[in-house]
Amino acid sequence: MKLSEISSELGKEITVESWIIRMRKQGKKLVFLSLFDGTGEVQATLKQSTIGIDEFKPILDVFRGASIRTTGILKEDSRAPQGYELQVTSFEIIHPSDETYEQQVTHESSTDIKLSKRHIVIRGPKSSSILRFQSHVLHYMRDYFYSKGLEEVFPPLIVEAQAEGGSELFEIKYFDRNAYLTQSSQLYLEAAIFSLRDVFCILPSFRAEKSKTRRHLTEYRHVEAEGAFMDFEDLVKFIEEMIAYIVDKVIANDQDILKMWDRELQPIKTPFRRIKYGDAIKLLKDEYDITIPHGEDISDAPERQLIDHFGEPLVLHHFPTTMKPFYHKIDPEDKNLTRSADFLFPGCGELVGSGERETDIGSMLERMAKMDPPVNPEEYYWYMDLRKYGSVPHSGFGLGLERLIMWLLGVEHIRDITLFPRTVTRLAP
RNA sequence: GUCGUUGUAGCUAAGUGGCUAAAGCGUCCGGCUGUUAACCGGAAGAUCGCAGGUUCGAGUCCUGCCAACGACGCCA
Repeated sequence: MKLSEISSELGKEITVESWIIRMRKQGKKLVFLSLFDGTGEVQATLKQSTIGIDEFKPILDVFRGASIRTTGILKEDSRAPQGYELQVTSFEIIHPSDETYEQQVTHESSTDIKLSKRHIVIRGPKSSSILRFQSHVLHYMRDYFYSKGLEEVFPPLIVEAQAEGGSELFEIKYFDRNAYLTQSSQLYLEAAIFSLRDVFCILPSFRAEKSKTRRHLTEYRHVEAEGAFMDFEDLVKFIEEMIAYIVDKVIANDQDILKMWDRELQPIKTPFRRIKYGDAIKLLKDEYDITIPHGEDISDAPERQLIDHFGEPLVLHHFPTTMKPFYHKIDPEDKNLTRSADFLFPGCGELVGSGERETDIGSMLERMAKMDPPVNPEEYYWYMDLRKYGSVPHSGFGLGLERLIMWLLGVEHIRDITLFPRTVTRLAP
Protein backbone atom coordinates (compact mmCIF):
# COMPACT_ATOMS: atom_id res chain seq x y z
CA MET A 1 0.00 0.00 0.00
CA LYS A 2 1.17 3.51 -0.80
CA LEU A 3 1.64 5.98 2.04
CA SER A 4 -0.45 8.54 0.15
CA GLU A 5 -3.44 6.21 0.58
CA ILE A 6 -3.19 5.20 4.22
CA SER A 7 -5.00 8.08 5.94
CA SER A 8 -8.35 6.39 5.27
CA GLU A 9 -7.12 3.17 6.92
CA LEU A 10 -7.05 4.38 10.53
CA GLY A 11 -7.57 1.50 12.95
CA LYS A 12 -6.88 -1.13 10.30
CA GLU A 13 -3.95 -3.43 9.68
CA ILE A 14 -1.89 -2.39 6.67
CA THR A 15 1.35 -3.38 4.99
CA VAL A 16 3.58 -0.68 3.48
CA GLU A 17 6.80 -0.81 1.53
CA SER A 18 9.08 2.17 1.99
CA TRP A 19 12.48 3.54 2.88
CA ILE A 20 13.69 4.52 6.32
CA ILE A 21 14.51 8.22 6.13
CA ARG A 22 14.92 8.87 9.85
CA MET A 23 15.45 6.57 12.77
CA ARG A 24 15.64 6.84 16.54
CA LYS A 25 16.62 3.90 18.65
CA GLN A 26 15.23 4.24 22.13
CA GLY A 27 17.03 1.54 24.06
CA LYS A 28 17.04 -2.03 22.83
CA LYS A 29 13.31 -2.52 22.94
CA LEU A 30 11.78 0.51 21.17
CA VAL A 31 12.59 2.02 17.77
CA PHE A 32 10.94 4.87 15.88
CA LEU A 33 11.24 5.00 12.10
CA SER A 34 10.18 7.70 9.67
CA LEU A 35 9.00 5.87 6.61
CA PHE A 36 8.93 7.54 3.21
CA ASP A 37 7.90 5.90 -0.04
CA GLY A 38 7.90 8.78 -2.50
CA THR A 39 4.18 9.39 -2.03
CA GLY A 40 4.03 10.18 1.67
CA GLU A 41 5.53 9.85 5.08
CA VAL A 42 4.51 8.15 8.32
CA GLN A 43 6.09 7.34 11.66
CA ALA A 44 6.39 3.68 12.50
CA THR A 45 6.77 2.52 16.08
CA LEU A 46 8.44 -0.83 16.70
CA LYS A 47 8.25 -2.40 20.13
CA GLN A 48 10.08 -5.56 21.08
CA SER A 49 7.14 -6.52 23.29
CA THR A 50 4.79 -6.49 20.29
CA ILE A 51 7.09 -7.95 17.65
CA GLY A 52 8.93 -10.60 19.66
CA ILE A 53 12.51 -10.73 20.95
CA ASP A 54 14.07 -12.62 18.01
CA GLU A 55 11.95 -10.94 15.35
CA PHE A 56 12.79 -7.48 16.74
CA LYS A 57 16.58 -7.92 16.77
CA PRO A 58 17.34 -7.14 13.06
CA ILE A 59 15.94 -3.61 13.37
CA LEU A 60 18.77 -2.71 15.78
CA ASP A 61 21.34 -3.28 13.03
CA VAL A 62 19.54 -1.33 10.33
CA PHE A 63 20.74 1.97 8.85
CA ARG A 64 18.96 4.94 7.36
CA GLY A 65 18.24 4.49 3.66
CA ALA A 66 17.30 0.82 4.01
CA SER A 67 14.12 -0.40 2.34
CA ILE A 68 11.64 -2.16 4.57
CA ARG A 69 8.25 -3.88 4.45
CA THR A 70 6.21 -3.20 7.57
CA THR A 71 2.87 -4.56 8.73
CA GLY A 72 0.95 -3.09 11.62
CA ILE A 73 -2.07 -1.22 12.88
CA LEU A 74 -2.45 2.42 11.88
CA LYS A 75 -3.44 4.25 15.06
CA GLU A 76 -4.09 7.81 16.06
CA ASP A 77 -1.47 9.12 18.47
CA SER A 78 -0.89 12.73 19.40
CA ARG A 79 2.79 11.97 19.99
CA ALA A 80 3.36 11.11 16.32
CA PRO A 81 4.31 13.92 13.89
CA GLN A 82 1.43 13.15 11.55
CA GLY A 83 -1.07 12.61 14.38
CA TYR A 84 -1.14 8.92 13.63
CA GLU A 85 1.47 6.21 13.43
CA LEU A 86 2.01 2.66 12.25
CA GLN A 87 2.28 0.36 15.25
CA VAL A 88 4.30 -2.41 13.70
CA THR A 89 3.57 -6.04 14.40
CA SER A 90 6.03 -7.49 11.88
CA PHE A 91 8.60 -6.25 9.40
CA GLU A 92 11.06 -7.46 6.82
CA ILE A 93 14.18 -5.65 5.63
CA ILE A 94 13.91 -5.65 1.83
CA HIS A 95 17.44 -4.37 1.29
CA PRO A 96 19.85 -3.06 3.91
CA SER A 97 21.77 0.23 3.86
CA ASP A 98 25.05 0.77 5.68
CA GLU A 99 26.89 3.12 8.03
CA THR A 100 28.30 5.24 5.18
CA TYR A 101 24.81 6.49 4.30
CA GLU A 102 25.02 8.90 7.25
CA GLN A 103 28.27 10.29 5.91
CA GLN A 104 27.03 11.36 2.49
CA VAL A 105 25.24 14.66 2.88
CA THR A 106 23.20 16.66 5.39
CA HIS A 107 20.94 19.67 4.92
CA GLU A 108 23.88 21.78 6.09
CA SER A 109 26.22 20.43 3.42
CA SER A 110 27.72 22.81 0.88
CA THR A 111 26.18 23.31 -2.55
CA ASP A 112 29.02 21.32 -4.05
CA ILE A 113 28.38 18.26 -1.85
CA LYS A 114 24.63 18.52 -2.30
CA LEU A 115 24.98 18.49 -6.08
CA SER A 116 27.47 15.63 -6.06
CA LYS A 117 25.11 13.66 -3.81
CA ARG A 118 21.97 14.74 -5.61
CA HIS A 119 20.84 11.12 -5.93
CA ILE A 120 20.75 10.99 -2.12
CA VAL A 121 19.31 14.48 -1.64
CA ILE A 122 16.22 13.67 -3.71
CA ARG A 123 15.29 10.86 -1.29
CA GLY A 124 13.13 13.09 0.85
CA PRO A 125 9.73 14.77 1.01
CA LYS A 126 10.85 18.25 0.01
CA SER A 127 12.85 17.38 -3.12
CA SER A 128 10.24 14.81 -3.94
CA SER A 129 7.53 17.48 -3.83
CA ILE A 130 9.28 19.55 -6.51
CA LEU A 131 9.64 16.65 -8.89
CA ARG A 132 6.02 15.69 -8.31
CA PHE A 133 4.98 19.31 -8.86
CA GLN A 134 6.84 19.44 -12.15
CA SER A 135 5.02 16.32 -13.28
CA HIS A 136 1.68 17.92 -12.34
CA VAL A 137 2.46 21.14 -14.17
CA LEU A 138 3.37 19.20 -17.30
CA HIS A 139 0.08 17.40 -17.01
CA TYR A 140 -1.85 20.71 -16.83
CA MET A 141 0.13 22.00 -19.75
CA ARG A 142 -0.63 19.00 -21.92
CA ASP A 143 -4.30 19.21 -20.87
CA TYR A 144 -4.36 22.80 -22.05
CA PHE A 145 -2.69 21.98 -25.36
CA TYR A 146 -5.00 19.04 -26.07
CA SER A 147 -8.06 21.10 -25.13
CA LYS A 148 -6.97 23.60 -27.78
CA GLY A 149 -6.52 20.87 -30.37
CA LEU A 150 -2.72 20.81 -30.47
CA GLU A 151 -0.92 17.52 -31.09
CA GLU A 152 2.37 16.49 -29.54
CA VAL A 153 5.24 15.84 -31.95
CA PHE A 154 8.87 14.80 -31.55
CA PRO A 155 11.37 16.77 -33.59
CA PRO A 156 14.97 15.52 -33.64
CA LEU A 157 17.48 16.59 -31.02
CA ILE A 158 20.47 15.90 -33.26
CA VAL A 159 20.62 18.59 -35.92
CA GLU A 160 22.86 19.74 -38.71
CA ALA A 161 22.89 23.44 -37.95
CA GLN A 162 20.85 26.03 -36.14
CA ALA A 163 19.39 29.32 -37.17
CA GLU A 164 20.20 31.42 -34.15
CA GLY A 165 23.67 32.84 -34.47
CA GLY A 166 25.52 33.87 -31.35
CA SER A 167 24.39 31.13 -29.02
CA GLU A 168 26.87 28.36 -28.68
CA LEU A 169 25.98 24.86 -29.70
CA PHE A 170 27.20 21.56 -28.35
CA GLU A 171 29.03 19.81 -31.15
CA ILE A 172 28.93 16.03 -31.30
CA LYS A 173 30.52 13.42 -33.52
CA TYR A 174 28.05 11.99 -35.98
CA PHE A 175 29.72 9.11 -37.85
CA ASP A 176 32.17 10.79 -40.21
CA ARG A 177 30.96 14.34 -39.73
CA ASN A 178 29.85 16.74 -37.02
CA ALA A 179 26.38 17.45 -35.76
CA TYR A 180 24.88 19.58 -33.00
CA LEU A 181 22.46 19.21 -30.12
CA THR A 182 19.37 21.26 -30.73
CA GLN A 183 18.75 24.67 -29.18
CA SER A 184 15.13 24.84 -30.20
CA SER A 185 12.64 22.77 -32.14
CA GLN A 186 10.86 25.79 -33.50
CA LEU A 187 11.82 25.41 -37.14
CA TYR A 188 10.71 21.78 -37.14
CA LEU A 189 7.41 22.71 -35.50
CA GLU A 190 6.89 25.23 -38.27
CA ALA A 191 7.20 22.36 -40.72
CA ALA A 192 4.89 20.14 -38.64
CA ILE A 193 1.97 22.58 -38.78
CA PHE A 194 1.56 21.63 -42.44
CA SER A 195 0.81 18.13 -41.21
CA LEU A 196 -1.18 18.72 -38.03
CA ARG A 197 -2.05 22.44 -38.06
CA ASP A 198 -1.37 23.08 -34.34
CA VAL A 199 1.48 21.29 -32.59
CA PHE A 200 3.60 21.28 -29.47
CA CYS A 201 6.64 19.48 -28.12
CA ILE A 202 8.27 19.13 -24.71
CA LEU A 203 11.90 18.21 -25.20
CA PRO A 204 15.33 19.12 -23.93
CA SER A 205 17.18 22.03 -25.49
CA PHE A 206 20.91 22.50 -25.11
CA ARG A 207 22.94 25.68 -24.69
CA ALA A 208 26.72 25.63 -24.58
CA GLU A 209 26.87 29.09 -23.03
CA LYS A 210 29.11 29.43 -20.03
CA SER A 211 26.37 31.18 -18.11
CA LYS A 212 26.64 30.72 -14.40
CA THR A 213 23.46 32.21 -13.02
CA ARG A 214 20.58 31.00 -10.91
CA ARG A 215 18.37 30.63 -13.95
CA HIS A 216 20.56 28.92 -16.54
CA LEU A 217 21.08 25.25 -17.31
CA THR A 218 23.04 23.82 -20.22
CA GLU A 219 20.24 21.29 -20.70
CA TYR A 220 16.67 22.35 -19.97
CA ARG A 221 13.13 21.22 -20.71
CA HIS A 222 11.80 23.38 -23.53
CA VAL A 223 8.06 23.58 -24.05
CA GLU A 224 7.38 24.78 -27.59
CA ALA A 225 4.21 25.22 -29.58
CA GLU A 226 3.34 26.47 -33.02
CA GLY A 227 -0.06 27.34 -34.46
CA ALA A 228 -1.09 27.73 -38.08
CA PHE A 229 -3.36 30.64 -39.02
CA MET A 230 -2.40 32.26 -35.73
CA ASP A 231 -1.40 35.91 -35.69
CA PHE A 232 0.50 37.87 -33.08
CA GLU A 233 -2.55 38.89 -31.07
CA ASP A 234 -3.89 35.30 -31.04
CA LEU A 235 -0.47 34.12 -29.90
CA VAL A 236 -0.15 36.43 -26.91
CA LYS A 237 -3.68 35.55 -25.82
CA PHE A 238 -2.93 31.84 -26.17
CA ILE A 239 0.12 32.08 -23.91
CA GLU A 240 -1.62 34.26 -21.34
CA GLU A 241 -4.52 31.87 -21.16
CA MET A 242 -2.17 28.91 -20.83
CA ILE A 243 -0.30 30.42 -17.88
CA ALA A 244 -3.53 31.48 -16.19
CA TYR A 245 -4.90 27.95 -16.68
CA ILE A 246 -1.82 26.34 -15.13
CA VAL A 247 -1.94 28.71 -12.17
CA ASP A 248 -5.61 27.93 -11.57
CA LYS A 249 -4.94 24.19 -11.70
CA VAL A 250 -2.00 24.47 -9.32
CA ILE A 251 -4.09 26.49 -6.86
CA ALA A 252 -6.88 23.93 -7.06
CA ASN A 253 -4.78 20.76 -6.83
CA ASP A 254 -1.39 21.40 -5.30
CA GLN A 255 -1.96 23.38 -2.12
CA ASP A 256 0.01 20.81 -0.09
CA ILE A 257 3.10 21.41 -2.21
CA LEU A 258 2.64 25.20 -2.27
CA LYS A 259 2.44 25.13 1.52
CA MET A 260 5.62 23.07 1.76
CA TRP A 261 7.39 25.87 -0.14
CA ASP A 262 5.62 28.70 1.73
CA ARG A 263 4.18 29.95 -1.54
CA GLU A 264 0.88 31.79 -1.65
CA LEU A 265 -0.02 31.75 -5.30
CA GLN A 266 -2.83 34.01 -6.51
CA PRO A 267 -4.81 33.53 -9.71
CA ILE A 268 -3.28 35.56 -12.49
CA LYS A 269 -5.28 38.19 -14.38
CA THR A 270 -5.33 38.35 -18.14
CA PRO A 271 -4.42 40.20 -20.23
CA PHE A 272 -0.94 40.69 -18.74
CA ARG A 273 0.65 44.09 -18.63
CA ARG A 274 2.25 44.82 -22.01
CA ILE A 275 4.99 47.20 -22.92
CA LYS A 276 6.69 47.80 -26.25
CA TYR A 277 10.46 47.44 -26.38
CA GLY A 278 10.79 51.09 -27.39
CA ASP A 279 8.64 52.25 -24.48
CA ALA A 280 10.56 50.00 -22.09
CA ILE A 281 13.93 51.53 -22.86
CA LYS A 282 12.33 54.98 -22.63
CA LEU A 283 10.91 54.09 -19.21
CA LEU A 284 14.30 52.78 -18.04
CA LYS A 285 15.91 56.04 -19.19
CA ASP A 286 13.28 58.34 -17.67
CA GLU A 287 12.69 56.54 -14.38
CA TYR A 288 16.03 54.90 -13.62
CA ASP A 289 18.54 56.73 -15.82
CA ILE A 290 19.56 53.45 -17.43
CA THR A 291 20.59 54.05 -21.02
CA ILE A 292 20.07 51.25 -23.52
CA PRO A 293 20.76 52.14 -27.16
CA HIS A 294 17.79 51.33 -29.37
CA GLY A 295 18.39 47.91 -30.87
CA GLU A 296 20.48 46.58 -27.98
CA ASP A 297 19.35 43.73 -25.77
CA ILE A 298 17.90 44.63 -22.42
CA SER A 299 20.34 42.74 -20.22
CA ASP A 300 19.73 41.02 -16.93
CA ALA A 301 19.88 43.90 -14.47
CA PRO A 302 17.65 46.35 -16.41
CA GLU A 303 15.30 43.48 -17.15
CA ARG A 304 14.93 42.86 -13.41
CA GLN A 305 14.44 46.58 -12.95
CA LEU A 306 11.56 46.47 -15.41
CA ILE A 307 9.94 43.51 -13.69
CA ASP A 308 10.36 45.17 -10.28
CA HIS A 309 8.92 48.42 -11.62
CA PHE A 310 5.61 46.76 -12.41
CA GLY A 311 5.83 44.00 -9.79
CA GLU A 312 3.94 41.59 -11.99
CA PRO A 313 4.37 39.47 -15.11
CA LEU A 314 5.18 41.58 -18.12
CA VAL A 315 4.94 41.11 -21.86
CA LEU A 316 7.76 42.93 -23.59
CA HIS A 317 6.98 43.12 -27.29
CA HIS A 318 7.81 44.54 -30.71
CA PHE A 319 11.57 44.18 -30.62
CA PRO A 320 13.57 45.94 -33.35
CA THR A 321 14.14 43.93 -36.51
CA THR A 322 17.90 44.22 -36.11
CA MET A 323 17.78 42.35 -32.78
CA LYS A 324 15.88 39.31 -33.96
CA PRO A 325 16.70 36.39 -36.28
CA PHE A 326 15.37 36.24 -39.81
CA TYR A 327 12.31 34.14 -39.00
CA HIS A 328 10.59 36.83 -36.91
CA LYS A 329 7.80 38.57 -38.79
CA ILE A 330 8.35 42.22 -39.58
CA ASP A 331 5.44 44.36 -38.42
CA PRO A 332 3.68 45.69 -41.55
CA GLU A 333 2.87 48.88 -39.63
CA ASP A 334 6.50 49.58 -38.75
CA LYS A 335 9.18 47.81 -40.76
CA ASN A 336 11.78 48.45 -38.05
CA LEU A 337 9.90 46.27 -35.59
CA THR A 338 9.06 42.58 -35.34
CA ARG A 339 5.92 40.96 -34.04
CA SER A 340 7.74 39.31 -31.18
CA ALA A 341 7.12 39.13 -27.44
CA ASP A 342 9.08 38.02 -24.39
CA PHE A 343 7.23 37.14 -21.20
CA LEU A 344 9.14 38.35 -18.16
CA PHE A 345 8.28 36.96 -14.73
CA PRO A 346 9.39 37.93 -11.24
CA GLY A 347 12.10 35.61 -9.95
CA CYS A 348 12.90 33.82 -13.15
CA GLY A 349 13.35 36.54 -15.76
CA GLU A 350 12.50 35.61 -19.28
CA LEU A 351 10.03 32.76 -19.15
CA VAL A 352 8.71 32.73 -22.70
CA GLY A 353 10.09 33.87 -26.04
CA SER A 354 7.51 34.12 -28.77
CA GLY A 355 6.55 35.65 -32.04
CA GLU A 356 4.70 35.57 -35.29
CA ARG A 357 6.86 33.97 -37.99
CA GLU A 358 8.05 35.63 -41.16
CA THR A 359 6.50 34.26 -44.36
CA ASP A 360 8.02 36.62 -46.91
CA ILE A 361 10.92 34.84 -48.62
CA GLY A 362 12.48 38.05 -49.90
CA SER A 363 12.63 39.60 -46.46
CA MET A 364 14.08 36.40 -45.01
CA LEU A 365 16.82 36.11 -47.64
CA GLU A 366 17.74 39.73 -47.10
CA ARG A 367 18.08 39.28 -43.35
CA MET A 368 19.93 35.96 -43.68
CA ALA A 369 22.54 37.68 -45.80
CA LYS A 370 22.93 40.45 -43.22
CA MET A 371 23.54 38.07 -40.34
CA ASP A 372 27.03 37.67 -38.95
CA PRO A 373 28.17 35.29 -40.25
CA PRO A 374 25.65 35.23 -43.09
CA VAL A 375 23.29 32.28 -43.08
CA ASN A 376 23.35 30.15 -46.20
CA PRO A 377 19.74 29.63 -47.39
CA GLU A 378 20.88 26.34 -48.98
CA GLU A 379 21.32 24.86 -45.52
CA TYR A 380 17.73 25.79 -44.78
CA TYR A 381 16.33 24.57 -48.07
CA TRP A 382 13.52 22.73 -46.32
CA TYR A 383 12.67 25.72 -44.15
CA MET A 384 12.54 27.99 -47.17
CA ASP A 385 10.27 25.47 -48.90
CA LEU A 386 7.71 26.05 -46.13
CA ARG A 387 7.37 29.58 -47.51
CA LYS A 388 7.60 28.53 -51.11
CA TYR A 389 4.67 26.13 -50.98
CA GLY A 390 1.56 27.59 -49.43
CA SER A 391 2.75 29.33 -46.30
CA VAL A 392 0.19 30.70 -43.86
CA PRO A 393 0.33 33.23 -41.06
CA HIS A 394 1.66 31.33 -38.06
CA SER A 395 3.09 31.94 -34.64
CA GLY A 396 4.70 30.09 -31.80
CA PHE A 397 6.60 30.24 -28.57
CA GLY A 398 9.16 28.52 -26.39
CA LEU A 399 8.95 28.29 -22.61
CA GLY A 400 11.57 27.13 -20.11
CA LEU A 401 9.85 24.55 -17.94
CA GLU A 402 12.32 24.85 -15.04
CA ARG A 403 11.84 28.62 -14.98
CA LEU A 404 8.09 28.20 -14.85
CA ILE A 405 8.47 25.89 -11.83
CA MET A 406 10.83 28.41 -10.21
CA TRP A 407 8.24 31.12 -10.51
CA LEU A 408 5.28 28.97 -9.46
CA LEU A 409 6.99 27.73 -6.29
CA GLY A 410 9.15 30.80 -5.68
CA VAL A 411 12.34 28.72 -5.67
CA GLU A 412 15.55 30.70 -5.75
CA HIS A 413 17.83 28.49 -7.84
CA ILE A 414 17.07 26.54 -11.01
CA ARG A 415 19.26 23.60 -9.99
CA ASP A 416 17.03 22.98 -6.95
CA ILE A 417 14.10 22.14 -9.17
CA THR A 418 15.98 19.94 -11.63
CA LEU A 419 16.34 16.18 -11.12
CA PHE A 420 19.98 16.08 -12.18
CA PRO A 421 20.98 19.57 -13.28
CA ARG A 422 23.46 20.06 -16.10
CA THR A 423 25.51 23.21 -15.64
CA VAL A 424 28.89 24.40 -16.87
CA THR A 425 30.65 22.56 -14.05
CA ARG A 426 28.25 19.69 -13.40
CA LEU A 427 28.06 16.51 -15.48
CA ALA A 428 27.45 13.95 -12.71
CA PRO A 429 25.36 12.47 -11.33
C1' G B 1 35.75 34.77 -20.10
C1' U B 2 36.57 38.63 -15.85
C1' C B 3 36.55 39.70 -10.75
C1' G B 4 35.82 37.95 -5.92
C1' U B 5 35.25 34.23 -1.99
C1' U B 6 36.28 29.56 -0.22
C1' G B 7 39.16 24.91 0.20
C1' U B 8 41.24 21.94 7.70
C1' A B 9 38.19 14.41 9.86
C1' G B 10 32.60 11.32 6.06
C1' C B 11 29.54 16.32 6.89
C1' U B 12 29.62 21.33 9.24
C1' A B 13 33.54 24.03 11.13
C1' A B 14 37.32 26.93 14.99
C1' G B 15 42.22 28.15 14.40
C1' U B 16 45.02 36.03 12.42
C1' G B 17 53.58 33.04 12.41
C1' G B 18 55.20 29.37 18.04
C1' C B 19 53.03 23.61 23.03
C1' U B 20 50.04 17.36 21.11
C1' A B 21 45.29 21.19 14.89
C1' A B 22 39.46 22.83 18.97
C1' A B 23 34.35 21.43 18.63
C1' G B 24 29.37 19.69 16.92
C1' C B 25 26.96 16.05 13.75
C1' G B 26 27.79 11.22 11.85
C1' U B 27 30.52 6.38 12.77
C1' C B 28 32.08 2.53 16.61
C1' C B 29 31.32 0.74 21.99
C1' G B 30 27.99 1.24 26.33
C1' G B 31 23.08 3.10 28.56
C1' C B 32 17.87 4.40 27.90
C1' U B 33 10.01 1.66 26.22
C1' G B 34 7.56 7.77 23.44
C1' U B 35 11.60 9.78 20.22
C1' U B 36 10.48 14.47 17.03
C1' A B 37 17.61 17.40 14.02
C1' A B 38 16.20 12.66 20.94
C1' C B 39 19.38 12.41 25.14
C1' C B 40 23.72 10.65 28.48
C1' G B 41 28.96 8.32 28.96
C1' G B 42 33.35 6.67 26.24
C1' A B 43 36.51 5.71 21.68
C1' A B 44 38.41 6.00 16.81
C1' G B 45 38.87 9.37 12.84
C1' A B 46 43.20 15.11 9.73
C1' U B 47 49.16 14.12 3.87
C1' C B 48 45.20 21.39 6.74
C1' G B 49 43.16 21.13 -2.06
C1' C B 50 48.13 20.33 -4.97
C1' A B 51 53.21 22.20 -6.07
C1' G B 52 56.92 25.49 -4.90
C1' G B 53 58.84 29.66 -1.91
C1' U B 54 59.86 33.05 2.56
C1' U B 55 61.10 31.89 7.81
C1' C B 56 64.75 29.17 13.31
C1' G B 57 59.49 27.78 12.80
C1' A B 58 53.74 27.84 8.04
C1' G B 59 46.93 25.38 8.55
C1' U B 60 48.25 30.73 9.07
C1' C B 61 52.53 34.89 4.78
C1' C B 62 53.96 34.88 -0.85
C1' U B 63 53.72 32.67 -6.05
C1' G B 64 51.63 29.24 -9.41
C1' C B 65 48.07 25.50 -10.40
C1' C B 66 43.36 22.85 -9.46
C1' A B 67 38.31 22.72 -7.77
C1' A B 68 33.71 24.59 -6.07
C1' C B 69 30.67 28.67 -5.10
C1' G B 70 29.01 33.88 -5.98
C1' A B 71 28.63 38.34 -8.99
C1' C B 72 29.28 40.25 -13.73
C1' G B 73 29.68 39.12 -18.95
C1' C B 74 27.74 35.95 -22.55
C1' C B 75 22.64 34.04 -23.37
C1' A B 76 15.38 34.27 -25.52
